[in-house]
Amino acid sequence: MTIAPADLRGSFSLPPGKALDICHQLEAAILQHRMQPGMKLAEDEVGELFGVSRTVARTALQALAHGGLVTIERNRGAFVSRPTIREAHEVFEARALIEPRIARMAARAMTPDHLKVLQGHVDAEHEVTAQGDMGMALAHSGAFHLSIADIADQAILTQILHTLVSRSSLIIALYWHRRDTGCESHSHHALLKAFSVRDENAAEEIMKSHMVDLHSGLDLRDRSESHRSLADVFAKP
Amino acid sequence: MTIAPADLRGSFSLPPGKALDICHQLEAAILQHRMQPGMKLAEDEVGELFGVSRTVARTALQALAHGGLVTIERNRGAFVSRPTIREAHEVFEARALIEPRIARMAARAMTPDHLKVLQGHVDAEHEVTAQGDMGMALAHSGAFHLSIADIADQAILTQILHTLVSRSSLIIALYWHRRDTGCESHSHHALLKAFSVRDENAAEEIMKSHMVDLHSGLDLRDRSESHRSLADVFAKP
DNA sequence: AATCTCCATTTCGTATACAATCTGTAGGCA
DNA sequence: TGCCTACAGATTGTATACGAAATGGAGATT
Repeated sequence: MTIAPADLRGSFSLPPGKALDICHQLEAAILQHRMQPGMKLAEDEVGELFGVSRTVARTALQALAHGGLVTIERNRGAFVSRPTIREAHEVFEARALIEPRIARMAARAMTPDHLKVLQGHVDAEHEVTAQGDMGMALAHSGAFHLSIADIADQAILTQILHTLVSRSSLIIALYWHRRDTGCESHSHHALLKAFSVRDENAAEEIMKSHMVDLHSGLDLRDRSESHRSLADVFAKP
Repeated sequence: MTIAPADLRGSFSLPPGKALDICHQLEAAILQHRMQPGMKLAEDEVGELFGVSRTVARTALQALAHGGLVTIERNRGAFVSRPTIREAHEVFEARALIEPRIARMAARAMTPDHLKVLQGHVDAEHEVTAQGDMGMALAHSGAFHLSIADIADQAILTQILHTLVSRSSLIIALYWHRRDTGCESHSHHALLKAFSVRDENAAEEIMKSHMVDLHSGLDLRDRSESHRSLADVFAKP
């Protein structure tokens, strides 16, 4: 494996260049859970790490902020986002709305070559899971979902889904609770099967229930330890 | 009327500051069709216009680029986006997927105060339409749709819809063909009526057909005059 | 000992300077 | 005349410098 396994390019509205590269590298690191939500991303640090000035680092961080992966606070800097429980629900509700439709369109457009790509993601996910690298497994799982959108050939929905999948990774880092292994692979296999016979209805239905599964695999109870903002804490009910 | 009628804030992931203000002003100008798709937005010009340096202007333009309103080409600069026919279809297909759901959720959450806000947008749209200011009318129409998302109280879908509505404005500038006035107001009134009795099913259905109407009001035939990229023109079939 | 104030440090916000790239035009050459 | 080349202008890409804001700690005060 050479570069990024979660090869999720195409969703940053930046012209090609150093800033875009940094975006991709930071995104991969976040998606693979090599950076925790809440972690500080100082401009100087990022710039030095990638051998560019603060100007370029800043551009990259702002681009990531637009995707929701990073949060920028004025005069305080950039941090890996910490999605709230509320956001977590909304992200998976949005995915539950969008992805079944995407699955249907992908099933319609599916070719043997497309199937091979999807199979590759599932295999890779299995492999790294066997090695215990859950971060990488999650990245491959995300790539699987995004490849489906690619196949559906709807650029705008793909771009939207890209941000949702990225955020999902943060949400899982914070709230994933189900400990049973192979959490998703069954659904992914079932999807592959539906795709292989181009069964649009099955693909849509399987994706829909897959989304419900994912959502219910989170522990989104309102543990008071979660750092709500001061304004939230003192908001009148 | 004081500031922006299309008061569509909240969708730029920038900390408050000058750059964000510039974003809002440029967005309003584009949404009201005071700037045509394809128009150049030079950094110097924008900076001078708003009394800031290129740095800040650049930040604003990049933020707009992430929303799809502006396209940045490396070493060439920023331009008001010119959505392709393909993108136009995709935008309205995405809206057709998302907005009926939003309408349903909004109907569930509707209160008398919310209704007043929506009624205000419709009234404002009528007023400026009567004055012949179609750009402003379009901006109010967009604000109506976004207010519905606000009422549905789904921040993520609202943000997604914001970008879609903005792009719709560009698409309409390029491709709107139906000349009959009152193009949308009937649908908007029907929606208001459904909302006023909190009829979720009706709201969803009306919104769905409203989306079909909008989509079909565009002339998306492949007129060869449209400036396709050279690569597209000479792509082998 | 606890608290307040002030200052030093760090980090970001903004402006400016210089380098790189592209575009258009004028001049030279076949 | 037609075409290629080279230069000049304009615009963006990147780096750096300086100012502003927030943080953290040392010292003074009660």
